[in-house]
Amino acid sequence: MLSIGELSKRTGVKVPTIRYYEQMGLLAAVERSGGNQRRYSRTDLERLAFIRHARDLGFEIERIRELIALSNHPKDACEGADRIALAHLSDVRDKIDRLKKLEHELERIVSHCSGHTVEDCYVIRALSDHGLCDHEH
Amino acid sequence: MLSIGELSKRTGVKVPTIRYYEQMGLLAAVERSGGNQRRYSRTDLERLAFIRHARDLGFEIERIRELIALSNHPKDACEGADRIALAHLSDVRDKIDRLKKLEHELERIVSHCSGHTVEDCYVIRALSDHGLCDHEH
DNA sequence: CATAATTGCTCTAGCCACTAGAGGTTCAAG
DNA sequence: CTTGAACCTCTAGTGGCTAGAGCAATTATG
Repeated sequence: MLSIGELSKRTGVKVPTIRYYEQMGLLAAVERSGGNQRRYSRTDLERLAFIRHARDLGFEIERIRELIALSNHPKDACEGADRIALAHLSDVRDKIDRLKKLEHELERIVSHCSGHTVEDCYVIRALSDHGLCDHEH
Repeated sequence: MLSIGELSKRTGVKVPTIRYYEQMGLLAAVERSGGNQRRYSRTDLERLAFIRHARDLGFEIERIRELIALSNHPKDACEGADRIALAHLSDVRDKIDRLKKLEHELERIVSHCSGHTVEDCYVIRALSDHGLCDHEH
């Protein structure tokens, strides 16, 4: 049985975050010591590692809740898990696309800035005047 | 003079967001009608367009505050504005890099999923077992 | 075994950039 | 003059934590 601090060290999830996940219902309320301190089993550690891994991959708490529910019904098709992962992948790709457009616009703006005073500064001017932009955003 | 609703239509910034920007000090507190309703001038509209444009490019409120301060001192060097824009560009690039790693990891996970039940599902297994991953994250 | 340091507990509030809603007032059209 | 849309302020909620107060339990040291 691990204390919350030991669990934290082993998973890399901070102590308040572990308590937060419990509050959010991702981790079940766990056994307590005589003095009301949480005691975690190996199973709890594995579930937390699962959560952490999913968070690292950018899944939302709500999606993780769904993934846990699916993993608890091993006879169900894994269609659900696939769908969640593919939807997330699509979100990630959308974000990348949007950020790349920003990147190019910002590159263009800073590369044009050759003035030494704000009057000439392309950064400020570009922000003031949308007409100086290449595309919509 | 424009009402807040007209200003909203012309800039594409929602009414509560305009009030929020005023509260945050990006827009100065503005003239009011007899009945305490906000009335905006062309100058106010231009400033709001500036703010909107900067937000669209992903600048934080605090950075926009700084950019406005710089644009109000046209004799100062535009070094500051350049620095803010370059720092933001660097943030955007970092985000893109991180998202691309996620993208590849997710692609790998979903492409390996050929099982029909959760027991075989690579999505669930990959999340349970970090050892199945290619690199650190 | 006493004490001190560390770790744990709960509860509340803060972060960012809005968004939603309640409950009331003002304005413009007909 | 009435109706209905738009406006006002204020509070609370979003997501995923993080920080801090004020206290209790556990562990390490003398």
